[in-house]
Amino acid sequence: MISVKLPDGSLREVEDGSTYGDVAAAIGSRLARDAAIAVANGQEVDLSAAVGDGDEVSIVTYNSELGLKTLRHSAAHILAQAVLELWPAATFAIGPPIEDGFYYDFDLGDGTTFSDGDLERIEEKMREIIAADQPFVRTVVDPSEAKVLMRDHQYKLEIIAEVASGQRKSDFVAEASGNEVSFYRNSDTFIDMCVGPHIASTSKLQHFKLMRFSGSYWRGDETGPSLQRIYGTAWATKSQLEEHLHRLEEAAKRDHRKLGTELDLFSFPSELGGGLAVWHPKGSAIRNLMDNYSRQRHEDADYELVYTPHLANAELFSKSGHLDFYADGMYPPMEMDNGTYYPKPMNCPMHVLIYKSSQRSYRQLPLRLFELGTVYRYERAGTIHGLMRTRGFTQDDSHIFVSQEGLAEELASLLNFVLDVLGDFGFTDFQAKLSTRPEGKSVGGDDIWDHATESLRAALTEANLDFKIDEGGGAFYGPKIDVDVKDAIGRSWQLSTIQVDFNLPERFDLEYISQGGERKRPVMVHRALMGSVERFFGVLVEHYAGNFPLWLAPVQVSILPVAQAHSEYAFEVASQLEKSGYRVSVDTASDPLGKRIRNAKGQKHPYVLVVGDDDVAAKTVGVNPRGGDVERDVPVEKFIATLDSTRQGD
RNA sequence: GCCCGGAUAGCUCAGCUGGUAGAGCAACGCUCUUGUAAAGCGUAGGUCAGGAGUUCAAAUCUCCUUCCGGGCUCCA
Repeated sequence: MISVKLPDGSLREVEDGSTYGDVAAAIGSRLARDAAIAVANGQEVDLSAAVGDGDEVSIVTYNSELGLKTLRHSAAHILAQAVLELWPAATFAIGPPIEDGFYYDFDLGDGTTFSDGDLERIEEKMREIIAADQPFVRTVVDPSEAKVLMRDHQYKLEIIAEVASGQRKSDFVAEASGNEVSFYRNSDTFIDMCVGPHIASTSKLQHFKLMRFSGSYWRGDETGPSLQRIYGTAWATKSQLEEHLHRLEEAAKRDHRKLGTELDLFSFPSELGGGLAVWHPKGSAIRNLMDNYSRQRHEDADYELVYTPHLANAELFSKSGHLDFYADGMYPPMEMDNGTYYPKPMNCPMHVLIYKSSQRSYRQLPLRLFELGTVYRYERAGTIHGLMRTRGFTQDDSHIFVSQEGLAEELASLLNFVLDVLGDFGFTDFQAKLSTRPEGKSVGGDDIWDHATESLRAALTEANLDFKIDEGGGAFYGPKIDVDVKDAIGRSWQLSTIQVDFNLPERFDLEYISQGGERKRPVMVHRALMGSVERFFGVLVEHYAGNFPLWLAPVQVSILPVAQAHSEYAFEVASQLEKSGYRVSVDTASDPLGKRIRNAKGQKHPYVLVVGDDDVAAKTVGVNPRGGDVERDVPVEKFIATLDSTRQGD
C-alpha cells in the first residue's frame, strides 16, 4: 500500500499501482464521477496516471475553472479528431482552451475552407466519438519518434522542431522539454501532440456547441499560411451551457448597432464609406449632453478649451514623428498648391503648437489643454466595427504640459479626475494597467522614466485602484496607465489612458522659464478619458442596454392623452415640464393608448405619463416609470419634484 | 489587408433547382376616442447595393467594386 496526502491534510492509503482516478473513487463516488484531472504535488496530471507514494493530491472537478479548462482542451481534441476524419486531406495546427470554450486551427488542404452546414456535420461526428467513449491515453516519445508520428502534419512538425530546440512556450501544445514530446491517443486513427492533461475519456464531454468558423493565420502571422479555425464552447452541465448561450443572446440584445437603429440614434450609410457614422437627432442629443458635461467638468478642473483644424501640413506630422511611425494609420495625403496636407490622426501636434505660440513660464504650468478633437485614421477594412472602431472619431483629448517636479502631483489628480467622470457615466468597477519602459528603443534617460513610472504607480496606489503591471508595455516615448471599466453585464472595456510623453517636447523643443530663470523642458501628458466619444457612446448604449439614465435620455418624459379631449392638458403638463428643464414629447396619435405606451416603452423613455379625465380635473398625471409600477393621480408638482431628485442622484 | 458569410420596401425578413418581387411592422389616409406593452379597413412604397458578363429570359448563375457581419491580423 502507498499513501497520499489530501488537501485537508489527511492521509489515505491506496493500493500500489493505483491511479489518481482510483484516489478519487476511494474518496467518494460522486467525486469520481465529477473528477476531470488531479493535481499532484502541484502538477496537473491525468486521472489515469499512476499515483506516487506520498503525493499531495487534490482532485480537480468540472466545477472548477481548471476542470473546465481541461474539458475544453479535450473538446478541442475531439473537434480535431472529427475534422480529420471528415476531411482526410486536412492537417491540424493548434487547439487551446480559451475563455468559455476552445478552438482548433486546421489546414484543410488545397485551399479548402469550411462552409455553412459543416459545423453541424462536425458536431455530429464529435457526438459519435463521444458515444464511442474513447480514453485519452498519454504516451511520451522522443523528438525523432514524434516526427514519425506526425510525419503527415507539417504544423506539428514545426512545433516538434521548436520543442526539441526548447523554444516552445505555449502551454497547450506540447511538453516543453527538450527530450520528450507527449501525445494523447484517442483511437487507432487519431493521436495529437499535447502536453495535457486530459479528461479520462471522450464521453466526459457532453455539453458543448460549435459556435462559428473563421479564418486565422498560422502563428498569427498574416504573411504566413491561412488556416481555418473553428470555435466551440463547452460546459460541465447542460444548464451551464444554456446559461452561456442565454448570456450571449442577452449581449446581442444590447448590441449598440442594433439599438442604434431601433432607437434611431445613428447609422452608417454605405454611401458615406466604411467606418463613418452619421448621428441622428436622438443620438446627437445624447452626445451633445455628453460633450457639454465633459466640457463643463474640464473647465471646472482648470482645463482650457481649445479648437484645432482637421487638416495639417505634412511638415507638422513629419516633425511630430507621426509620418515616421504612424503613416499606415493615416489617410492618404492631399496635394495642395502650397504643400501636402493630411487629415489629422491625432490632436497632440496641434496642441503642442498652441503651447509654443508664446513663451511659457513655470507659473503657467501645469497647462492643461482640452479639445473634443475629431481625428481620422485609416483603419484596415476588416477592423472597423460599429461605433467601437471607426475611421473618423472624436477624442476627448487633453494634453497637459507640466514640469518634472510637478508631474507626480498632476498625475495623481488626473487619475482621480478620470475616475470621477467615469463614475458619473455609471462606471464604478475599474481595473488599471501600468505599462513600463519597453525593451530596446525608447526616448529619455533612466531617471525621467523611473520618476514618471513611480509617479504613475503612486497615483494608482493613492487612488486605491486595482492595477497590474505590463512590464515593457509602454510606448517608446513614455510609461502609461490604461483604465478598463466593467459594464453592467461584466464585460471589460478599455477606455481611459494617461500617457507620459518625453518625446514630443524634445521634437518640438518645448520649454518654459523656470523660477530661477532657466529654460527648461516640460513633460507632456496625453490623456483621453472616454477615449473616442463614439466608442464611449457605443459602450454606454450597451452598458445601459439603451436605457439611458434620466440625465442622458433624449426624451425623458412622454405624455399620452387618453383621448383627444385630453390633448390640451397634455401639452400644458409638457410645457410645465419643459420649463423645469426636461425633454418631453407628447404622443397625440390616434393609436389606442396601449399601442402608444408600447411605442414609448420600446423607445425606452424613462417616464410615460398618461393623462385622462381624472387628471384634467385634479391637475395630476398617471406615472408609468421605466422598470417600475404605475402610479395614478400624482400631482404634477410632485412628479416634477421626483424628477428633480432623480436628476440629482444621476 | 486575409478567410468565410451576407446585402431584396424605412425596419425585420420570405422569395426552391433562372420566367423582371411578397409578408409583418413602420409611413400615409379613413373609421374608432381609447386609463397603462400591438384597434379595423385602405393607400403608397423596391433599377432586388453598384457595375459587367452568361442566357430568349437574372433578385436567382459568373466576375469585379462598395458596404455589412464573424474571426484573424492591426491599433507608433
